[in-house]
Amino acid sequence: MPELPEVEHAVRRLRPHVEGRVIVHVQRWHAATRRALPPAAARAVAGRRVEAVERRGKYQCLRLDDGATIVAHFRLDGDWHVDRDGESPAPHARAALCLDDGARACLVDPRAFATLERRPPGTPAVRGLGPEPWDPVLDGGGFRARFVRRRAPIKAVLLDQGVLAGVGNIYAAEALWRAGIRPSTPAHRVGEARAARLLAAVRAALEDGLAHHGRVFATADTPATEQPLAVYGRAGRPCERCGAPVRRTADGHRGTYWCPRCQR
DNA sequence: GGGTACCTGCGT
DNA sequence: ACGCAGGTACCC
Repeated sequence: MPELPEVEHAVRRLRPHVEGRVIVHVQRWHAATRRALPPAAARAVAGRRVEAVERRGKYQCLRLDDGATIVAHFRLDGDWHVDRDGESPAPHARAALCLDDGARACLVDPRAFATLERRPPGTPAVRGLGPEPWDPVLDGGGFRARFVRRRAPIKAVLLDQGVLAGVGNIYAAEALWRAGIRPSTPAHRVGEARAARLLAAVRAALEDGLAHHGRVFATADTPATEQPLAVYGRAGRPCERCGAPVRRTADGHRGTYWCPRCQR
């Protein structure tokens, strides 16, 4: 589920349950979460108050009152599910923060890829991330400067969290479609004007996602409540702008969706 | 950079 | 049975 819009929505839902609360203890139900949050880290987190919950890219940072941070990342499937301590955990619940009011924030994650880690006080919670897409000082020129020397396809550059934080496979495809840029275009050949258009397109695509809480559908029949996507997951169906069939190509194992007629 | 691994479930 | 899945970190 998680690209930036869904992570942002998850943070907004989680925040009222945990901000100001004390973590009584941590549950770890799966080997992957026990690895990411070993016993000493789980112990260190117990008894700490959560002062704030913040999103950075696709990471969620829970700032604790001792200066440590719990960093959560949903990877492909994660989500929060809040219930009550002592209930039988939801299917695929991998870990939980048990709070002093009896609530329990469960990390639910069928594929067990999601991570929950503790960063000790004084260490950066998240490293190597580029600017947030809405960073007010970021403009087309500044954006382009971050990839102007790179020969990789522009789509790979958009997925690079060090260039810009928070764009994943769906919104990379949608933004490139909105900007009319072919995903395979070498990044260094995206000039000033197209870079500016692309940044605006990324912002617009993500804003559209936020408006729909990151909930996305990619198949034929369209519940009006979910976000319509122009190209992602629509291989073979007509491009909304020009009617040409949307193509799916595979770089590596990951699908890339684009319109061969209006993305040049 | 590109390949692979980490996991599990789902649709075909 | 097989291919696919919205991410990231690791290896050359």
